[in-house]
Amino acid sequence: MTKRIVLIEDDADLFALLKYNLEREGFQFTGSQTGRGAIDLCRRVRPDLILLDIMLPDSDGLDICKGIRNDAELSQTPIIFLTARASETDRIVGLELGANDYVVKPFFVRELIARIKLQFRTQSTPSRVLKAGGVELDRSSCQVKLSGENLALTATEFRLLEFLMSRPGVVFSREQLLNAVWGQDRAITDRTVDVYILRLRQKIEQDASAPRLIHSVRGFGYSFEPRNQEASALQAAS
Amino acid sequence: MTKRIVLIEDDADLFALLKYNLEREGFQFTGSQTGRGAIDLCRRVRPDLILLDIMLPDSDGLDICKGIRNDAELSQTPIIFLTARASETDRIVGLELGANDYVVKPFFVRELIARIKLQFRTQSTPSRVLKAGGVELDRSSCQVKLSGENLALTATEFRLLEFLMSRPGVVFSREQLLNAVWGQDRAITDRTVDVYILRLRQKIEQDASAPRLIHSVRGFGYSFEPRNQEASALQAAS
DNA sequence: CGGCGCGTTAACCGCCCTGTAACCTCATTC
DNA sequence: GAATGAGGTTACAGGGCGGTTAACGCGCCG
Repeated sequence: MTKRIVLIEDDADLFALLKYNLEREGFQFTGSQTGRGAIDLCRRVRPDLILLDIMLPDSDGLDICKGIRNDAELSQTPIIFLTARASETDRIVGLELGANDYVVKPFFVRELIARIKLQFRTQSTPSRVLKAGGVELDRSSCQVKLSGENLALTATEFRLLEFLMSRPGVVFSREQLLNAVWGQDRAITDRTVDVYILRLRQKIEQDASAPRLIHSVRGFGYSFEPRNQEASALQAAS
Repeated sequence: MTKRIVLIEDDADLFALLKYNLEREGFQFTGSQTGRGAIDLCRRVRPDLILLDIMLPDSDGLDICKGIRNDAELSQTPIIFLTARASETDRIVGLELGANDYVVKPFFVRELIARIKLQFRTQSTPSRVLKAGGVELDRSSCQVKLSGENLALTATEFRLLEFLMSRPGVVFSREQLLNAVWGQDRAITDRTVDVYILRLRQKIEQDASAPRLIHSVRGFGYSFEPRNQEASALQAAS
């Protein structure tokens, strides 16, 4: 699958150079030469990686980074800083702020490309199998087992469960789930999600004795979490 | 959990410098100043990360890297290359060979430390958590804990507390709180805020012994602040 | 063509969250 | 100390929200 990359860089020459090389490498390129609106751009594009210049004329790259890390949908996206600042403290700040890598200008384009591929390599390693709360989901064979027994899930049910299980304990809104499972450009009601949650629950939480795995968080959405104890803060019995 | 790090570096000065700094950072340090036996050392130590000099007198760091990647037990261990070679192709080879990062000498020790920590930072824990005064608010799971105990908040209560806690000590008017929590285009009384403040207080400040967390500032609004002592400037004046 | 499974929507129900009104308390002011 | 007003507290009605069921449409396959 072709990866989407967003570049935020005000220097026109470097922008063009990187655009050319990234597209030549087969990446889907989107870019902006201003910092303003960078986060909105990312929200629209949903990139797989963000290249971020720290020194921008109209805003601070570090702030943009913070904004991305605080955005529920974008927070997991790898960020590589590009910057002319070579001083030690600046490097540290960048890395500690949540950047995944840091390249100091001037740099070799091929090295940047290598570091980009590195991000994709390291993040794709996590196991093809998700296990939690007696549920075992195999991404390769698209099979789900419940305490050893094979479950029959439909494609949509599988994708929904896969997404929920990929970040246990994180609450997703119906909107987010629709985006992740049904795709960006859909035209369906968010109530559809409810029905799928219901079906997943019927299959996954067959035993009434079994603890609840998919949690409703009123006013927010749903989360997958095998808990020993009780309910979310938002709905725990009064 | 304390992380184990193995360093393979022939330069005695650099070896000592890194040993000192890594131990000071609380890592469990093991090292070798020769390349021979490096893989055996790793097999014995099972490090969480390997620092590897490329230019070694008795063997090639690149070969060691290959050996590690081909070892069933070690293949997943992150490797950071240390090297004096600054040429472009050398950098690329290093990264493409399976290194997770690459630091060119001379480097800042603090940057190396930062890059090491980066490797350990699991991609899933940018911890979207606010903590203050015994209250722990997790934006991801929408959970709130009070001295360890899970609290049951409603969606509106949660958003209000989240907003207040995001800027501790700042006083917000009811108008501001309505805009932030209820949205710009609402049509509700500002007294509603008072009721929610009350409900939050009942849940957060259960113990009468507990210090006040949400402060009323007469004529202005409310603020969240875990204070040891008393009152805002406006009240203290009296 | 007819049956089946999947995806989606509509509709109903019950719960509890929500927002407001009303009353009470306390501080400030003169 | 009375008047005033701001904030604390209580109770309640309405509806938003999520669970659940049923039905419809579509594509697939024999």
